[in-house]
Amino acid sequence: MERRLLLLGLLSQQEMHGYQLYEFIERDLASCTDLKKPTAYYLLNKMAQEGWMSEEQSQEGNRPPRTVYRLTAKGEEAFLRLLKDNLSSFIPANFPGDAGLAFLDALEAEEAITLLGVRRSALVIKLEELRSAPSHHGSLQLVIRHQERHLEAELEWLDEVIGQLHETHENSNQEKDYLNV
Amino acid sequence: MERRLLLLGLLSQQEMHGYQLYEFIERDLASCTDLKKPTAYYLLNKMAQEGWMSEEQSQEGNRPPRTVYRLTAKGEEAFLRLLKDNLSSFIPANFPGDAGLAFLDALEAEEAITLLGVRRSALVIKLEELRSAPSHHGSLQLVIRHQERHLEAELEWLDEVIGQLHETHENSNQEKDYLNV
DNA sequence: ATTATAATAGTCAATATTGACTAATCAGAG
DNA sequence: CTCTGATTAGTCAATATTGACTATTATAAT
Repeated sequence: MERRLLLLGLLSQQEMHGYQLYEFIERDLASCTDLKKPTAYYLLNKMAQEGWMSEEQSQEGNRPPRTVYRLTAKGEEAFLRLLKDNLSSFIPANFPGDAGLAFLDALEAEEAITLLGVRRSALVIKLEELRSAPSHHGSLQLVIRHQERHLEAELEWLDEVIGQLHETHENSNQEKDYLNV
Repeated sequence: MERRLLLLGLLSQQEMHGYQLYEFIERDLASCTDLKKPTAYYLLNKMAQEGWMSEEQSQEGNRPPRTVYRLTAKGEEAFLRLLKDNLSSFIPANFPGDAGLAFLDALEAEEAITLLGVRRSALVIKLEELRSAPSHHGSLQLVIRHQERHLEAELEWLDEVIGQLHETHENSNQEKDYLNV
């Protein structure tokens, strides 16, 4: 439902056309959901059919024609309902990166350390990007800050995991040394 | 890809039938992904067609017949490839709960506080469940600990947001008092 | 012994999502 | 002025996901 909520929320502030909605969500609300273009159009179409918003063709200058969406009263209601639902429930996030961690012992500690090092670099870059990004206003700033918090927690945790791997790796080295003597 | 990785990873440890795989992921790996039963069967079928695993019918006692999956050499390869891919990349989590936060100002502070209070309770319950859950072994424990870390960060952040809302609410009360005098 | 409820093991039609495309316009380099 | 690559605005067929169902077996309660 959060994809619908995002579209409704943006439209509750001002009418917009499809591409504009999609771009804004991809750029500024990527931490909420991963919304692809065809999905955005699909949902807009669907919600228009459900009477939540009206579609209107518009042509500005020589630009290609655009479909502009505007919330109806029914859509405004739906928005508030979805908003309250969302705020009052806790939907735990999924961490796709955990799938790999769950099978970490299928690899040797040394390789795991290397791979997680690469992951760490990517994470650090994301964090820096976020911190140096132009600050948004109001509630959007809230969302950015939330993302930042979780990235920080992620980095701390990842360093712990890598640290533990180093320990086990050294132990196995000691074992090998022992066996070789 | 993380759904495939989870199925492959479990099968790399021991052969299993579809329902068993689905159950295990739902129970113990819910923090990685939200895998529904039909999706599990779909993916197993698909990966079998791709030659990553073999399907074998088996009947134990009077139990309904089950399809048991076993990794092939090709599947083992695919598993290691997906595993390395996963470990070496950072895929940021999506927080569907942020969709509501992004439009928090559409509601009055008082109502927002109430709704987020409900969310907070749900979060606290999840945290307690997690902490009192039987501890897993090895890498699974790693995943649990990761989830715990993020829930803790979430609670801290949520309390900050609620705190800020209280401030703005009191300010608006003061304003009202001032206007009423 | 019988009924109700939960658990097991799936399937299927409907819905949602996406990669890869089209087609027009604009901005800058030469 | 014209070619190239980026941006805008969207579509479509293929793929992935899911709610709601079936059918059997175990388990507990009366």
